[in-house]
This record gives sequence, structure tokens and C-alpha cells, in this order.
Amino acid sequence: MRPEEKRRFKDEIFAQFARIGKAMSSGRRLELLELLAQGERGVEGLATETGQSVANISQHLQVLRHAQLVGSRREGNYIRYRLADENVLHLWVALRDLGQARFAEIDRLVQTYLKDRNALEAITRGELERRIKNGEAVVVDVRPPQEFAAGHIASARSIPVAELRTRIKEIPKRRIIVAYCRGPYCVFADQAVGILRDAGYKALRLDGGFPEWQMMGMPVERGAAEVAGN
Amino acid sequence: MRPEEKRRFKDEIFAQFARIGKAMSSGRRLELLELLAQGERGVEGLATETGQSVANISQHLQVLRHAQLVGSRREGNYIRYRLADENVLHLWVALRDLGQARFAEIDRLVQTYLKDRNALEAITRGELERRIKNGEAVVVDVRPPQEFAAGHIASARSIPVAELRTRIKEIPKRRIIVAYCRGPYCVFADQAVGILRDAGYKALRLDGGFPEWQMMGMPVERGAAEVAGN
DNA sequence: CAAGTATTCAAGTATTCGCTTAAGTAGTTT
DNA sequence: AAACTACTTAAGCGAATACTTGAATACTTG
Repeated sequence: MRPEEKRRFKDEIFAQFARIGKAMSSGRRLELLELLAQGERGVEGLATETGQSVANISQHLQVLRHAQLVGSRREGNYIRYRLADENVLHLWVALRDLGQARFAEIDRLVQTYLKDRNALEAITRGELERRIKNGEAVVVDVRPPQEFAAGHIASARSIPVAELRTRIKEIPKRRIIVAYCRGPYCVFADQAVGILRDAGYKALRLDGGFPEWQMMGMPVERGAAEVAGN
Repeated sequence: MRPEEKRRFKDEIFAQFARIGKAMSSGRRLELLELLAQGERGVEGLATETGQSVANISQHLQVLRHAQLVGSRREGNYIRYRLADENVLHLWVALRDLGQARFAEIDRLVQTYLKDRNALEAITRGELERRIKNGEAVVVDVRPPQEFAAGHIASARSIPVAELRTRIKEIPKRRIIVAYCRGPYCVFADQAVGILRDAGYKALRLDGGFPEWQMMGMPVERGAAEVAGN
């Protein structure tokens, strides 16, 4: 292979890999990946969740699609997007962990906005699995119902954090309550633990959210919560 | 937490993670990471290897440094760059594997430029380790001597591909020769296998290069090759 | 301390990116 | 088929990026 041919090859092949880096070079798109890690979603849902225009989110989704990080299918009027495969989740988690390990700024942001997190120790996945088996722990999924339906920790019950205050009587007082949500940078579980403790519960946050639990191959269920009356 | 405060938090935290994506959004910078995965290097070495100006490479290295993907230390007049830690290698490999799995273009590029690779089966790491123990295989590191010195597969000998034709007599004919280089998109090992086969050797390429071997925790040695005469 | 070497920084230019607004398209309901 | 819904695409604008050239900096050697 001649030197200029070799250079061309390297330029082209690294440019291909850079497509993935480019797709992950926008905070907005990473936020979309994090949301899609919870399950399929339509464009409008993603737009309202991120506070962006539908057109803008649609364009970001096209970028992610061209980098093969997400796929989509039509369902009536809606187009539902999803992560292209589980390796995308792996890549996002690898990037996230590296950032967490090396950026002081990330720690500082968590300190600033999630002041209570130091006080609230988190429980690990393994420890939680043990306590579920013992019957010591009650697991509460505090994400929106749609995300619960798309997949949740086996035996968890769905109480979105927005409804927690009004539905708090559904939760038994004697056992340890473990709340979880989307992942380490999701605030729902922190809020839920705060509310539960104020109401006199012994409550803990799970370390990591549903995507991490699923990624580790721990037991998962799908389907919406049973309606009241059951 | 008020909604606009939550949005600010999310914007800022995902922007932090996006710094890593941004750093990996340029093919040139990915090429630098791949080179640094072989070991420490100075700016000028990286510039000539990539065919770029020193100033340009220096600026790319600053970008990588700000994303905390590389670090550096001074050694006399030279500044030696290195990967910041092994998680950077993990991230790069995760990105590369995802690209390889999902981009038809990458396969097509390998087909086009490395036509022989189909014909040349590769040997896996586990298989090679077994054959080293048996004494069946001779391992040849065909990267430049500097990279060999920075770290190589235990028991490998260094014959840079540029010197292979003149030094081919050093290689025993009876055993299987396994050549390896920088990684799956490095052409040195392919070239070496071609030369060796033409000379009547039974030669194979190792699947993956030195960084992958090291990452898997397989036996590694450091230090330059002994000079001729030994 | 003067000269030399390796690297970084600054300024300039062409290109790309992120967002907005407005128009276009695909499928559904009436 | 007209109206509607959910989404995509196009055009446009300011900000950021990649590369070049040329000057500045940091350290070593004579």
C-alpha cells in the first residue's frame, strides 16, 4: 500500500468512527440518549421533556439516526424512537463514567444542585437484590408511568414522584423504601427520598437507575402498573 | 427544585459529558488516541505519523487534554503525551466496536484497502496465549521500535515491518509466526504476513493489537529489543 | 546569557453546528 | 377528500471548529 493510499484509508476510517463521536458531542443529544435508555418515545414527548422545539429535537434525532445510535418505527401518527442496540447504552455509560471519574465540574454540579445527596446514602444493586429476596425492601419506581411500563425493576411498584405526596399511604411504613429513577443524574429519586423521609419513612436512593439495572442483567419486568382497585 | 433550575442542571451536566464527545468527534483526534494507546509520544512524532503540521497536532492535543482524555509530562525539550488512564482506552474501544458493528462503510473500507484480510485468518488472543505456552508460535511485533519499547506482548520479538525483508532470516521457519501491530485498523501486520508467506513461512495476524491485549490483562513486557549480537 | 529546539498561542478564513421560523409530508379521522 | 396530527425538511443566522501561517514561550546546550 502506497503511503498516500494508507493516509487516505486512515483518514476515511477514523472519519467513520468520528461520526459516533460527533453524534455524542452535543449535550442535548446525550440527554436524548439518556431518555431513550428508559424506553421508546415519540418526538413530541422528547421535546416537552427537554424543553425544546419539536423541530429541533427532530433534527437531533436525525443526527443520532445517521450515526446509527437510534432507530425508529411508525405507530399510527407517532414515530417511536429507541436506542439502536444495547451497545449504545454501554457506550453512553462508559462515556458518563469517564466524565464522572475525571471532571471535578460534574461533582461540583451535583453538590450544587443536589445538595442532599451527600446525606442520602445510596444502596447498591447487589444489596438491593438481597433485600428484595429477604422481603426487607419495597422498591418504588418514581419515573413517569410511561417509562415504568416500558420496563422496570422486577417487583417494583410505580408511584411517579409527582403523585407521591397524595399516594404516600399506599406505601407500608415498616419496611425500607428504595426509590429509583432514570440514573445517577436524575433528581426524581432524590426528591422522592426527601418526601418519604419527611413523612417518617426509612427511605434510600438506589445507586444508578433502571438502564444500569437492566444493563447488568438483573431481573426486569414490563407492562403498566395495575389500576387502583386491584 | 424549580423547573428552570432543573433545566439548568441538566443543560450543564450534559454539556460536561458532551465535552468528551466533542473531543472524540474528530477523526484526527481519534487517530491520536489510537497512537497514544501504543504508548507515550512527543508532538513531533505524532505530527509526522499523521502527516499533519506540528501546530495543528498541538492544538488537537490541547482539545484532548481539556477533555481529560490525555495527559502530558515534560522530558527535557520534549513533551510526552499519554492517555489519561485506561478508561480512555476502554471508551475508545467501545466506540470503535460500536462503529464496526453498525457501519457497513467501515467493512467496505477494510475490504477496499485491505483486500487480503479475508484470506488471512486471524488468531484470537486466547488461542495465541495457548500456542505461546506450547512453544508452537513465534510472536513478532511489527510496530516501530519505540512502540515496542513502550510495551509489548510478553515473549514477542521486535521486527518493524520496514525491516522485515532484510531481517527475515532471524525468524525460525518451522514454527507458526504470529504478527501483530497497533489494532484492527493497522496495516503493518497485514503487510508482515504477506511478506512472510511470500518467503514460505506459515504466518498469521493476531486479532487486535497491543492495546487490546494489554486491556484484557494478558502478559505484557516493557523495554527495547536487545541489540544485534546477543 | 545567547542560540537552538520543541511546543504552544494568536489571528485569519472557510466550514460546520445549533437553533429558529416556516413550509412540506405521511398517515388518521371526519 | 378535507381537516387534523405528528413529524421532517429547508432556509437563515450567529457561534463554534479545523486548518494555516507566523509569532511567542519554555526549556536545554554551548
